[in-house]
Amino acid sequence: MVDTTHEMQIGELAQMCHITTRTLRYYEDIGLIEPLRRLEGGFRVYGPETLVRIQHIQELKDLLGWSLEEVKGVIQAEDEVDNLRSRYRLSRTDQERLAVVKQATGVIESQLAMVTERLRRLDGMRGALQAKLQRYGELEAELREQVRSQEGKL
Amino acid sequence: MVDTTHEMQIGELAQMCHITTRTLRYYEDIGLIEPLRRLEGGFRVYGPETLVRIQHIQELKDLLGWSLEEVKGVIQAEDEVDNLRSRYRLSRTDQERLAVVKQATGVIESQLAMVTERLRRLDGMRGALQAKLQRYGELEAELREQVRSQEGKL
DNA sequence: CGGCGCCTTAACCTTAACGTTAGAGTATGA
DNA sequence: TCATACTCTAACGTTAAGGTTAAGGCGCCG
Repeated sequence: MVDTTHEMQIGELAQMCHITTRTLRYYEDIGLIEPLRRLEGGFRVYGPETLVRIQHIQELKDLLGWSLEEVKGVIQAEDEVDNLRSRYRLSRTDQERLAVVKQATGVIESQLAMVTERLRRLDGMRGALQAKLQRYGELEAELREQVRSQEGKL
Repeated sequence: MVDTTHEMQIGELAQMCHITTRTLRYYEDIGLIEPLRRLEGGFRVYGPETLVRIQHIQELKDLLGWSLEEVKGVIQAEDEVDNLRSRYRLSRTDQERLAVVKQATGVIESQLAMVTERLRRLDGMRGALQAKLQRYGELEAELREQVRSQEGKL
């Protein structure tokens, strides 16, 4: 069982995500995350699931090169599906729930397509780099030979 | 044999790269590319190798998420090696050439490491997406069942 | 030689994603 | 209760990567 009781304030969360508190507040501003609740003094309190969420956000941002606005789109679709399982369950008909799942499936499918495409291109890049590395290796050997034969003349 | 004689002006090159002329001039400003030469009137003239170069730049930018400044670094290292083979050959000793190749090899190796790492993470992402897709599929089947049984009651 | 489309430089504008600073409040150990 | 470290909001600053506009040359067709 995961420790779901570890609550933290913004500074600790920032440390764990390797980002700044400013960034966390910014993400909140644009609707990407939200604290679990606030202390009386106004301090934000987060649960561990926010950490996971941030990591997810960073993956979409860094690995797929998406803007935070784009990230927001897919995250919201995923959120809606999660909500189907929990407290918002009762407020929808099965028809509506079905529509939500279909919609989210579409989002995930297109996401998967992009990931696959990227994998393909990155793999091509890897091939090119390896080939280049081989050529450089040969060139290096050649030059080494030149240097050696010149040293022989001294 | 590749057609190495097809020269073009900035507009045509922009079209082929699917970018704007502004971007091409900007890339020139920051030292990423350079026209083959200029017409008397000042018009830039490019060869087909610039097209390849631009595509390379875009790959580093899009696939690896690098800034143009970072891109410039690796491109310059690669350029230096290319120069070893051509007209700047005579201006260096073999020792110096060897150093250039080693340096470039390092650049390419670290590039390869990054690509590999990215491939690994992207593949993890693909796995997660596929798993999610499966869960959504099951959820959808479940909901479909619900809807069907409710329709039966009408 | 006139017009049309493409090219030139230069200067200012835009947007995302934060960084930085200021001024004030909060939580907590000594 | 006080010092210290953390947090709050609000506002202005920054940077990369171009977009946009202006004011003017170039090349070539008819």
